[in-house]
Amino acid sequence: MKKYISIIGPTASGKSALAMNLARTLNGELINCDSVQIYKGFDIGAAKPSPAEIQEIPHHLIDILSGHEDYDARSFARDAEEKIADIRSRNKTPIVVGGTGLYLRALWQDGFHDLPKSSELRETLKDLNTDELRQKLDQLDPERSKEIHGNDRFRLQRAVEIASLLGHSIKDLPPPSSKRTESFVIYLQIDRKTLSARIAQRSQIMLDQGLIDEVKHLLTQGISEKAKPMQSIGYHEVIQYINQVYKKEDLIEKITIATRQYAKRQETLFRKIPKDFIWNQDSSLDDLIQVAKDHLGLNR
RNA sequence: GGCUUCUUAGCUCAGUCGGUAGAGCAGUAGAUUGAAAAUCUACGUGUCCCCAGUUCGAUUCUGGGAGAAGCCA
Repeated sequence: MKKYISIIGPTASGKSALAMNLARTLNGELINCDSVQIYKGFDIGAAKPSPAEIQEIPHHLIDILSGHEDYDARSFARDAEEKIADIRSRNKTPIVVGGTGLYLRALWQDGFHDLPKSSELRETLKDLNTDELRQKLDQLDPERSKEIHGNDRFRLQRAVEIASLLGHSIKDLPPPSSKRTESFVIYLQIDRKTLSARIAQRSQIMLDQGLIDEVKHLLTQGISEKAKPMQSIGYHEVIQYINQVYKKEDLIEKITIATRQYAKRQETLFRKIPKDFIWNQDSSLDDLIQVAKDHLGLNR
């Protein structure tokens, strides 16, 4: 018997709308699994649900952090598990919605490690070039080092950080096991062309709704350009525009392209995840609800 | 109307002292020990604007044509 529903799919595929429909009929509550919607004030660019939607159906793990705070997959898994248990205890249906694959993996695995981190160490590692990082990692965790490409300084740096703090190879930790089977997984499938058009349209809407002002407001509030959510799609491009890296008329194109590329990466990641229900244009909501009820044991 | 410059991959352009061509971006596929809306990897045949001439051979040289931009009228 499944404990909760997960709705996954590329960005702009319509996850939120489907989630709302399911929540209405299944007495559900939504748990956000999107690494940007977690943040307060990042509304337009993160395509957050509207206040009306949030009022109608409870949404969890939205607006729980301010822009300069750190979050990670392990924290998400812990928070989401707590919410799932809480929602179930009230005899409602938890529905996890979002496109952040790493967070989903964390939630779906038992023994997903709470790896150490240190912002101080991170600062010092930032000054090293990739060769120096590689040398360090070869010393600290040669096995892990083999897995990371020389140009992937993001992973090299984090791997050095982990190995240093851990004091041993990350490979010595017990491997996590899957508990994905606890979730009824719905995948939103949408053809590339349609998605591409939707993304372009949504980018325009974001700008029309005042994405630039939202970014300026966040900056005024003291959120750094370098803050994590400011690196995300839409925000990063607006910052570039503000810094005159490119022109206003190019902004829509930049955001659209970055979003499409992200959607493509999501599809690659989700391709290998087993799904319980593929939702596409021909799907019927009644069918989905029936299948979901069966899996969740909601028929009586 | 005259002069000048340009016309090469979906886009912006490089290049070939004559032997049919390559970068960036876009696109496609992939990775993901977890900072992930991040980060990284692989993949490059296209009437080299058209027609004719010279040549063993022209995208490259010559002539003509078409289109674009700038300057002068």
